[in-house]
Amino acid sequence: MAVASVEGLEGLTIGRLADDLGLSKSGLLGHFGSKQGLQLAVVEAAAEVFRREVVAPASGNAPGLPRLRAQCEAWISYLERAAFPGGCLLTAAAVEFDDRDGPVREAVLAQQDAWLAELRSQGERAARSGDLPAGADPEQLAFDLLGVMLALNQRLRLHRDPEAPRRARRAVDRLLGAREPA
Amino acid sequence: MAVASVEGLEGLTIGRLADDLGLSKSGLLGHFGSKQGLQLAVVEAAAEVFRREVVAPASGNAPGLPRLRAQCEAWISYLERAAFPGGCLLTAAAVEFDDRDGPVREAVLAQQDAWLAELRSQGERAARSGDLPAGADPEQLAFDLLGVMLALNQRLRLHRDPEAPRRARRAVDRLLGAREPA
DNA sequence: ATAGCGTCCGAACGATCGGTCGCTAAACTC
DNA sequence: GAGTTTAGCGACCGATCGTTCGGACGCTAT
Repeated sequence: MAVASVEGLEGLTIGRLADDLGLSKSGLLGHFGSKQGLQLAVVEAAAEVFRREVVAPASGNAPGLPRLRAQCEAWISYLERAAFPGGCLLTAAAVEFDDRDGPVREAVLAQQDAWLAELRSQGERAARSGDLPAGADPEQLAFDLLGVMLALNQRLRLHRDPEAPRRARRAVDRLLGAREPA
Repeated sequence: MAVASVEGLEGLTIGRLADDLGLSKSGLLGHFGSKQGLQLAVVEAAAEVFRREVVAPASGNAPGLPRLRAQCEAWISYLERAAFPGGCLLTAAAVEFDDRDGPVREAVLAQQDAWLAELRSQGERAARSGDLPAGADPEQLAFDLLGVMLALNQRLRLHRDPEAPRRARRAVDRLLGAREPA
């Protein structure tokens, strides 16, 4: 995951990875069968990390707006802390494979779809409870939140802008309604 | 540019490109010197396309909000029309090189910075004219607009969601203030 | 006529790519 | 304790990687 987050899933090489692990190429390939098998395993492992770092920590909050808010904060924090040396692996993989067919693309897409569906679901719940600004559309909300996180990721990784998390939090607050004053 | 937009700047290979062009590898390398030279040329050419397709068409509008609105519409349309078979090359390159040092990263970064500065500048002008919703921060606005376009790009390329442009336009309208009723 | 330049070629370089093969040695099963 | 599975090894495969080299061709300017 560390190598793939920097070099990309295609730049992750059997020979290099085997060296890093102190294995022979054939020894490494014994575990994954092929490069594609390795890529799929990496995507699955990265999704597991995402669930552990973002989904799980927020799952303690009440469904609807509170959980949605916690999920966004965990998401921002996850990007800010940079779980992998090259930033969010799934984001990079999504861009790298978005034009290529095959199981890797499917896997990345499935992960993204599941997460966006979860956001939408919490949004719907919040809307039904009247916790969202009037006229809020959960599907649009998921789109907007995705944009915030992609912008945050780019400003962090490419621009190395330390202000980015603040901007992301502001954007989320605007989308979900300003935080209640403490 | 076509190959690089799908396979990435690293996946763009001397041998393959030479074949596509009906050239020998050495004949091709004569023009660019090295693979890095080729990558830089591709980034520069993609930036030129972006200026022609997005910056130029909007430059006829009055500075401030009208031009900003036109720039956003041109941006959305550019992503929607998919100038390259693999979507926006600069977006892909930004993710691919965001963790790598070197001239290619610098070139991509410079292009992004210039464009975001232009957005911020038009935003400032619009704010001074009072054309923006109260309390609007041009820097924040540039961040938010970047997010909208990155989300649009991802929903188009990865999810292949035909609704994405509509969502992007809605998001832009919200950020810039709803369009005046016709 | 000549010199120079830009374009392109084929051949070759060492390195690395993903992947296969047959083997060994340890671990587990019955 | 025999048999089977598992993990890993080294050697090797054809293909491709980026790059270098010497040279050929056509054009232009001197």
